[in-house]
Amino acid sequence: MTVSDLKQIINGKYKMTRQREIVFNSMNNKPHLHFTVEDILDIVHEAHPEIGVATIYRTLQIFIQVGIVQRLDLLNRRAYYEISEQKHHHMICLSCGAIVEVTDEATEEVLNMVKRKKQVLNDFRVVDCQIYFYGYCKNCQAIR
Amino acid sequence: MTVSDLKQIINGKYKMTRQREIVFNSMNNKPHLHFTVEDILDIVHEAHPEIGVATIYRTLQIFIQVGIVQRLDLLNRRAYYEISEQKHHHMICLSCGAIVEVTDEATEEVLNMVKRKKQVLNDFRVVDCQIYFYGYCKNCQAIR
DNA sequence: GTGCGTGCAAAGTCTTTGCAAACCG
DNA sequence: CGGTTTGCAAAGACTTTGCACGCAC
Repeated sequence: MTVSDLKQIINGKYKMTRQREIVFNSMNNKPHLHFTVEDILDIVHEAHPEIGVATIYRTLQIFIQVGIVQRLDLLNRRAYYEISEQKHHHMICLSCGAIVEVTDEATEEVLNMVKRKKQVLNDFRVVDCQIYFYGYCKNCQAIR
Repeated sequence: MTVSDLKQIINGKYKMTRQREIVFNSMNNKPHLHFTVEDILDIVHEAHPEIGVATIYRTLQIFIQVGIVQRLDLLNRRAYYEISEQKHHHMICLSCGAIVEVTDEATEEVLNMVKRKKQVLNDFRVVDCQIYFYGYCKNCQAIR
């Protein structure tokens, strides 16, 4: 996703500001995919120390609202944010907390499985599905 | 699950106290299955107003550690707790926040699906899987 | 120019911690 | 009786909010 994609998505609803572009780039340019607010702040502050936390939070809310960012709530009090390009799920290491992405191939099948349970479908209209896998990453397996 | 089950599970590792039994009962006796700490405190305070929040938090941590309670982190800053009798997943209403249980019939299949992806398995040893469905409950569908 | 967006600091919400007293085994 | 556990209040971590100023459109 590029900055001009961002502008297109945001505009109309919100103004495109310097800060929003900076936050977007901080998340978009890094291979490290899941960011806490602190992570983002650190990256942003390297070049732009004047930007405040509140701006990060407010920007993330907007990005979530327009659908370019997804928020993860893991077994942890702090939220993680990621740019949501394509559907995927997450594996969380119970030992070190590492988060690994799993590309989506399960959702469709799971959703169908749920739909087969007629009464669930009648009561609840499902629009999305998130799967979290818990286990141990390669590194932590080696240590044990 | 009964109080004597609880005693068996807890003893050895921890003492069985009046407060722990009260917290357990508050969660076990109610049809309302997902509790915030505030929910639990309200129920507990009906008969035992002297019990403090810290006790609830510490008790829940122990219950989680021994495996009788599961913590849910939803799209929301506050944690939910539930007595985990049998494996199940959750549907969350994006409109009103209602949480509905979905009995498990998906996990096995999902885990197998993941295991088929050899490289994932090699890197990560999966021990559990939680599925969250997001959508709209019957009530909120009607309102719209 | 107007109103949305920002930075700062203060306030808010949920959770954890320190400590003396109380309690379980 | 000795080490856990509790209740209280204070501290901590993360997030939100109020307000005056600044900037995008």
